[in-house]
Amino acid sequence: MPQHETTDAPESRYDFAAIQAKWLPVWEELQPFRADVPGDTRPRKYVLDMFPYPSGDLHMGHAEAFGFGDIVSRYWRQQGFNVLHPIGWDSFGLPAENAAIKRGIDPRGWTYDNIAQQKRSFRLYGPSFDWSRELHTSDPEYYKWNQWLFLKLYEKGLAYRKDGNVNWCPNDQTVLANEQVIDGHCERCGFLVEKKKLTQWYFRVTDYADRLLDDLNQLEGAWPTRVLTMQRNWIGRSVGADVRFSIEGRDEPISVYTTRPDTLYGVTFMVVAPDSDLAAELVADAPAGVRERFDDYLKQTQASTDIERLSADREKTGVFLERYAIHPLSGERLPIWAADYVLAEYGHGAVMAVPAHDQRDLDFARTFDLPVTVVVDTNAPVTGTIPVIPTDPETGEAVLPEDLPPLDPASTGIALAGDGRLINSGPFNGLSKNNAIHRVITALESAGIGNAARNFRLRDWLISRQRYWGTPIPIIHCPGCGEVPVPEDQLPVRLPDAEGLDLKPKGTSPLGAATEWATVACPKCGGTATRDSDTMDTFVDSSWYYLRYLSANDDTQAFDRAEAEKWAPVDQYVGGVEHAILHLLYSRFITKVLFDLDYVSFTEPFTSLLNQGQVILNGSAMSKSKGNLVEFADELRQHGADALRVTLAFAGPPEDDIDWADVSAAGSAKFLARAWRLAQDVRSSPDVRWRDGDVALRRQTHRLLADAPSLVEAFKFNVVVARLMELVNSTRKAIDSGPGPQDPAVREAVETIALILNLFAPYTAEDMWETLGYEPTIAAAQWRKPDPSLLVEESVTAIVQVDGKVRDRLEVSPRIAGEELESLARVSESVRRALGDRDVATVVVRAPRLVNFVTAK
RNA sequence: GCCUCUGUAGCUCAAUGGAAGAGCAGUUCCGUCCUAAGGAAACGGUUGGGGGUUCGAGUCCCUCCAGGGGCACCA
Repeated sequence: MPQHETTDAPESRYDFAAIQAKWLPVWEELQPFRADVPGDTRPRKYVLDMFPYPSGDLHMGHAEAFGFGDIVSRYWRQQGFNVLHPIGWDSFGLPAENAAIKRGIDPRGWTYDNIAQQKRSFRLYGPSFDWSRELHTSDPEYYKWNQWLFLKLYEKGLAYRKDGNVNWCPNDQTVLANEQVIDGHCERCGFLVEKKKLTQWYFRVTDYADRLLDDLNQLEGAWPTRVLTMQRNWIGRSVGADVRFSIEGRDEPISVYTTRPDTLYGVTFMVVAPDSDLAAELVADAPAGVRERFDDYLKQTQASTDIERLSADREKTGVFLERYAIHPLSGERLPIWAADYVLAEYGHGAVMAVPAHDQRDLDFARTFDLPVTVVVDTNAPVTGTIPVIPTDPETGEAVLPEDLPPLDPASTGIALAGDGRLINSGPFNGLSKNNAIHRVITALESAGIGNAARNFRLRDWLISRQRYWGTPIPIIHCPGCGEVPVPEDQLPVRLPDAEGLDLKPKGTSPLGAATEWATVACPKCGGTATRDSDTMDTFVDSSWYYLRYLSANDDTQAFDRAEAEKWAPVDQYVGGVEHAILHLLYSRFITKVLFDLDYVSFTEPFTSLLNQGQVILNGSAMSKSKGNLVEFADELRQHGADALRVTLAFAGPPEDDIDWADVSAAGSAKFLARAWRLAQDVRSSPDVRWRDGDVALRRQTHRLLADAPSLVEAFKFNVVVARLMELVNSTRKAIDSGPGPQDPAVREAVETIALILNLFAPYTAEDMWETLGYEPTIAAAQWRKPDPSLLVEESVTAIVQVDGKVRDRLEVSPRIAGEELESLARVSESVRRALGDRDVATVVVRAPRLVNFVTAK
């Protein structure tokens, strides 16, 4: 085998630091990632990474997420698209404020220092950002439009203030939205959340509940199923009916919501939430003993945290109120109880209890010895309207309902939630569950005592925060005129300087203490009035920032409609799954509002979503307190930006977590060095004719060209890197012990490697590109199309089986006809031997890959 | 408890129902004054277990086991 000499000079050592230092200034000069070049007629793509919160320097999580966004972004650019890939800073928020309090400084300074640091790291890491659109949500130029957005919602009646029991984080000293409470704890700091009665600002998300749910169908396949499920669960639509029950000694009936109106005849008691107004009213005239027991119980309920209340397998508790409701159809007297398993905020804060068919009601009935009436015979199951006879799983024989053991929830303790035929239900006897639901609703409606109804788990979005470092709410409270919106031409309402303000959390916003700032003339009557002192949830800022990038430097409007038409919605969004509900739900909501206000022409902000996993170490999340941090800056210094990016891309599917203990940045660096050396070893000029090259290597190159686009588009970055490694290995072989470094196929392979490698390792790729004789920048070079003639094999190996066992292999044309392949297989000596004297019963032919002779038994 | 996703070589992952593969790591050898880069070779599998459908199953169905994620008094 011929041995070829390759370059061995000192400059052939791969030095990532030198390569970074060489190309960074060139890219800054060329600015290849500006997306607003006039006259550009290429089709557009908008690739967006969730913008970072500037909490310090970048960390490995950033490296991973922005690495993935950059792969996609560079890919589309090399596929001929005009790609917008902006970057900005989610720079309002609590960490800055807490740091400021701790150190006695201004949150502004802390924030912008961090941004400067992260920016330096980012530039070195080399993502293909369009820096000309950089934004900071904490700039008045940004939050002015946040306030504008608030006013638009206010005008539409979608922003309102109300009294309510709100979630309160005692550590952060501010209220939280429902979405920001995870298992009863503050999403940010982990403190146990308390309930507090406060007047707060809300956005009316519930008005959009149906659309937020139904439009998820549009995203099927383009968003991770997991996220779609979480959103659906969170919105939590249920369908059923409202039923009105009259109450002895009360004029007004009470309404309850149920998803099982078919079980109406099974109601044996009623339950109201102890902390509801209804409970207080029902107990008002009760005997002193009852009132006392109720008051004790209410106190106990309010003292328990959501955590305790939410644990499903807790003993049922409650108090009989010595009041009675009347069953609307049977006229029976139903005792009314107060129990904390009924929530005041959901439905009407009261339920009709059907212990036979609802587990919670059954648990309660068994605890307090209340009657249980079965109204659905689940031994007679139905599908649709057709009765199904159950069969014995062993014998397959039909089992008649009367043969089955009697089902008695009162003794088994298991509620019968399934389908069946109605019994003990007067005119509805014999109906299936679904039929009965419709018939009962119709009956209720015609009797005027009920109607079809729906309910949502979703609550309105609480947006006020009692903290300083956020967007001031642009409302003025006037003793004469009430709530008065700040006129648009007076925006922004700027934050006062933090200097002189006591930022320490004390339950009310520090802005209220800035007397000079807060005292203002009422825009309506001119009298003395005060500004609203709360700031907005920072999730308001991030709900529409993707639109601001399109007009980042426009000081006349939040965003330009024409720009939005051009670029939005976002084609590819990349970010962590921790935002599966919060940010994505809010952003979807605001987008729909903007659609209704005719500011945009689409209803979903993010067409496709990629959720990257986390970077972990030895199986657990990295944290400062555990001391198991992998520092981005250290890794960058040690291995370089490209090796870091390749490592993260190669570690596995992007949505999986990456355990840093399982991967090897040094291995990635070795691979990059091998790729880079290939370019040094190429011994042909750029104008060489590829078709004269070695066919085997060319085939492999073109197979990769053919496969890589769909792999990238399916986010199988790790597979692309593995395929690149294979091609690098083959090319090395071709140089050292194959056709040699002057073969055109070698140049073609190395150029292909450089072009694809640019997605993962832009510095290395750029340097290879120069070595190969091209001008910068490789980022602007286009991917090549595979040559179809090189994708078709000249011959393929057909397998010949006898009864599924491989007996022979045939080299045949890929276009061979089935008949020909079969006759070739028939004459095979080893097939004859395997067949012996048995008869062939069937022949399975799948040309050109397989023939299978199946013998008769 | 309910829903859902995933189990393939030591690790990370491939494989339109048609021959179980790749990269990395590890092993051995070559190379080298030494070290490293580099090169060569072989090793590595009951595709989580069991059952079924099929001429043929990693792939489809059922079931069990293990792990991840989500939901969990929302009437």
